[in-house]
Amino acid sequence: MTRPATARIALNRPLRRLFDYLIPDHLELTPGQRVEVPFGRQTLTGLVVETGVQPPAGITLKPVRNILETWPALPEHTFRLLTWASDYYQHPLGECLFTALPPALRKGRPAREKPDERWQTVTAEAALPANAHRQVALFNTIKTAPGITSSALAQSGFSRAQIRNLQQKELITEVTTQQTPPITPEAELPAPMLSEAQQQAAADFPVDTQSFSATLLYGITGSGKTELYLHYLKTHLKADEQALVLVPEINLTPQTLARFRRYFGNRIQVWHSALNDGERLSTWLKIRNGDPVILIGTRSAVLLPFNHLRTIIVDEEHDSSYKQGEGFRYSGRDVAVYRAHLNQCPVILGSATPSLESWHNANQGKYTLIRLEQRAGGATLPQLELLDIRSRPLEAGLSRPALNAIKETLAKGEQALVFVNRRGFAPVVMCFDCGYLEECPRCDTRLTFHRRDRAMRCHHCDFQMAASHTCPKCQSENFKPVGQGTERTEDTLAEQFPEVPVIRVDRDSTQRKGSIQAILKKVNSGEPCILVGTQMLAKGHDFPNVTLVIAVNADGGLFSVDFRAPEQMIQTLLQVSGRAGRGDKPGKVLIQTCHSDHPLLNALCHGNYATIADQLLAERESGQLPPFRAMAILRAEADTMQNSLQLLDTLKPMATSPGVEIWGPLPAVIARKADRHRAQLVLITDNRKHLNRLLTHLCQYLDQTKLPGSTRWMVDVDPQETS
DNA sequence: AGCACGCCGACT
DNA sequence: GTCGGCGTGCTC
Repeated sequence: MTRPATARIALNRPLRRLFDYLIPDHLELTPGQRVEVPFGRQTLTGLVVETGVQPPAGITLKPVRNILETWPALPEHTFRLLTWASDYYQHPLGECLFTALPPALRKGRPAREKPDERWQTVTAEAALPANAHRQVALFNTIKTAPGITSSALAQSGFSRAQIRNLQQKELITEVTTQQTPPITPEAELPAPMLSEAQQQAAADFPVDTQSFSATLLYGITGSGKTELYLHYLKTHLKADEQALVLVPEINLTPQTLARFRRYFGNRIQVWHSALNDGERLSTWLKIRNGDPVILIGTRSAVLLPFNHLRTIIVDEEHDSSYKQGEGFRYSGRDVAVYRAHLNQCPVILGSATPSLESWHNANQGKYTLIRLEQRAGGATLPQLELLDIRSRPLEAGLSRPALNAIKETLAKGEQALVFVNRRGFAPVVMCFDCGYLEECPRCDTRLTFHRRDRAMRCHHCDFQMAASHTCPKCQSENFKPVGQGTERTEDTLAEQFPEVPVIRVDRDSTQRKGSIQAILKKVNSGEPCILVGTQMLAKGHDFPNVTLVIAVNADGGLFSVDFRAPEQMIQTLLQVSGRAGRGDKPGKVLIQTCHSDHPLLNALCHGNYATIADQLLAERESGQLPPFRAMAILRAEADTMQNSLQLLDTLKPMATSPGVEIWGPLPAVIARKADRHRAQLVLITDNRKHLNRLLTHLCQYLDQTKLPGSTRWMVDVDPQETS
């Protein structure tokens, strides 16, 4: 057999095509391997897709410049996974493949860790100028911790220049011995003790880690799902095997991590957005190398090049952050299931409020359902009550009974949590004389008033401006904020309850690194306090002394145009309710609403999630909506709405085919965002294969069509946001 | 996505 | 006369 002379290469560019190159005699190429190729006038990192291809006629091929490794950066399984995802989500293969590489390797840097220098002092005392405070501090730090790494020093606020300086003065030298400690399969703790209910659940988990199985763990809030994960990994994962635990970004807290580390020591590695390039490369290499890592990571961790992956766990599987909202719009949860299938290993999806997709799969028998409907440690589920606020006087959105309940809770020395679905002070500012509403100049949205810095902000683009005291249109001073935001609720509560701290938790108050940790620490001290916050508070935190939860306004999801809104509303309300009564004290949840007779809210108070999920699924079925049929959205945006609609209008006849229902084209609910006019075409069908072929065809057409000006289009398969 | 080429406006 | 604005087209 002759060696292949050509190779098809994927590049990290938004191009739905691959490029062919000649393979020089001295190089050997294999799929998944990193190479350097000439591309126009530049040199790019590429990934080999195939060798021995027949190049298109009439093109003179350039030779591959070099190989970056002899081994494939993406092993076969990972490569196949990404190829599948590229096709399924209709995203260019090159960009999909490159998301599985750490930034350093995308840029063509060597797949080697830059060794972290370790330092020690040479002399006992340093003769440094009296004013060189930082240098003296650095010297003393190294002296007390010989072998400390440059990155550790950088974290303590010392610069590279300062280290270099001491080295040049020959006061410190590099330690040449030992590298980073190797991963040892030794664990600190044996499998955790389980309650009787947990033991029963554990008994139903898949025993065979060498074949595919999908399990949905429906475990109510506080039932101890994490313990079950730990127990499962402890009893089933072998010392040389890899596992992946996917979590929503917000759940990857030092507490969670510490808990896993107690059981698995340094087998635990993390993967999330806050890692720097060096940390990413280091973890990536361990995984690629087949080290027996248990990786706790967010969405993109599911794409990493595992070699011995034997278990995947997706915690809070209903969480919408698993779906990437831009670019390569994959669902981390769904890719995880496919990966388990490819890999022939178990996948466990866990949630107190499973997605209707997973619930449906369980009903269909595709997933094994495990129910865990008892709280751990004898805690009981909180009692939910609707509080009709029609024609009740409100103080910043809070009714008298709600305020009384807070008062009682604080009097008992316990904590209250107030859930407001909007950050900022007030969602709109309105003139009570002429009716003028302050709007974003670049979006079809209202500006939100942030009182802290007296700023008007758009929550859909980066626009902000100074707030005005008077109406810009009629100069009236009757220009006032309307509605509830976290800031306003915080202010009102601080006035009403001056004796306890009021702690606000939202994107604005947690921007600073570590601030959420400080907040959690304060709350976990157990002192009476009031927590005010958005969705952020609903996710996975354990507040043992919170016994009262108030949802300021539950009605947002009841009458939305988005068919997923009721599901999301119920999930959020249940998740936030779950924060109450986690310790030995029972919890209570008050849900303020203007629709106390609404069947969904009543089901929420009187039933459990399982019955609500069944009801919601019945509605989806009668509407023939996902998960009963597959959905994809073609979105267009342009500098005019006409251009957007026109593009979709030309696509509609091409998409029209038997068994495909089409909605639109219609302007998006927020038709203009950052001065771009957006519209969409929704495709729904019960034939996923057909839909996929249709989309491939449409993308192909769009690719070779010249569009006016700045018109852009994108495809969203299994969209999460449909309005 | 880059990057170059190209054709029109305000500067030394 | 030239620097530079960003529209358009191409990359094996």
